[in-house]
Amino acid sequence: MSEHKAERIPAAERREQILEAAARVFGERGYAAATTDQVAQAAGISQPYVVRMFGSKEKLFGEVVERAGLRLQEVFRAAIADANERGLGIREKRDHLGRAYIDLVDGGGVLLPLMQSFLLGHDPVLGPKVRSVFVEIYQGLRDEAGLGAEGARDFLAYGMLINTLLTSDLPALYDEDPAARELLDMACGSKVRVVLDAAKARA
Amino acid sequence: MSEHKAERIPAAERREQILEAAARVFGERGYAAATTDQVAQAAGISQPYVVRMFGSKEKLFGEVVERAGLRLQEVFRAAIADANERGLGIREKRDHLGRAYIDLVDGGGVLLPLMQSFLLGHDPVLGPKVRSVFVEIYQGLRDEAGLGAEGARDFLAYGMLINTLLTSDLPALYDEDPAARELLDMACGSKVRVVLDAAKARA
DNA sequence: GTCTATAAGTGGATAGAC
DNA sequence: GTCTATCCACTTATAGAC
Repeated sequence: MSEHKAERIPAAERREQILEAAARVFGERGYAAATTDQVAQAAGISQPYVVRMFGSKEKLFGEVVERAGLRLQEVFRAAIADANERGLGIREKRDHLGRAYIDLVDGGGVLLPLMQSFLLGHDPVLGPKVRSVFVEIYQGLRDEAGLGAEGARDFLAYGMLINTLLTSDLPALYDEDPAARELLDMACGSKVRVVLDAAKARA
Repeated sequence: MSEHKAERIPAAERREQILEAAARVFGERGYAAATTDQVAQAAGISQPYVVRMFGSKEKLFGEVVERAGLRLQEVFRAAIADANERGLGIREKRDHLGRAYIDLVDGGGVLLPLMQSFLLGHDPVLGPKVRSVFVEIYQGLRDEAGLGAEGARDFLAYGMLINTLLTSDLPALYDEDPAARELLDMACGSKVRVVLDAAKARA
């Protein structure tokens, strides 16, 4: 299974690979259930190397969350700029942001680890970071995106619904359960395909 | 710390105590991070007894989720009946359901374990149960509550937002962070107090 | 009905070689 | 820069006494 003797590459580059692998593994299994060995295998290196590179599993997850938060903001900013260029109204802009959001399910490296992190409020170390990321996202939507307080809240609500549909793997029922299909169709709009494909890719 | 020699009570009653303790422990730490020993201590008995009573940690969690799903439906039905008696319109009925929903944070035995379960879609054993509970809740809102497909979707979205606010423990920032406060106020409406008190009780 | 003792397994982290 | 070997703590589950 495991590839012995991974090729020798710069630490910075290896770091990126591990972060990417970790984002997927943590996103799928959650912080507690994921093991550093699963991350290592996904990255094609040994378990101790993962720990050595980041100091601890906890620190690795912290970085994953940090990155995911930044990436999300980045994508939002790009979508906002695009919407502004096209002179979209507030309504269209919001939908535009929504589609950009759903596109992020692809790869599973942003939305899923973020959602997993939102369940760690109780953690003494990760909790504070999680809350700060959450609040920053809210402020970004409210101020930078110009959705306003209620608009940001609404956007967040639909985002959380989508996240939950993903983490419960409801797409697995799409073909068998009409209610699941209906809910997915309504929650994802024209982007259902993206979600279904992402789920299929993971399975 | 641990109370040795718990008093001898009927199995059925003990079962309830364990389920209640488990709902809180699982709700706070999540399935993977929670230990059967933490459940045992919360219930005031020994760890092996917890396992013996339910066969395994996995089965215990399954029952917790099952119960939480049923309890939620029960509360919805009561709220629907009440709304119908009072002849409330669709808008008011939905808000009435929303308030009944938030009241469930009290005790932490329903919303939190349910939310935690929604992150386990990937689990081969618990995943299917989680999806079935999710879909049943959706159908209950759509048909029994009469919210219709889109109404149920919207209700679910705000529910998931509230769940996420709770699991990330955003209430901890209520007094220090204006943005967190604003978001909580908007998401919970007149029921913020309930949420803040529940968070304080847990801490 | 409930406990103590403990087996068996898992996983994060450290040491040190190459 | 990366691995192998390994330690140690923790956790679930079982056995059997009371």
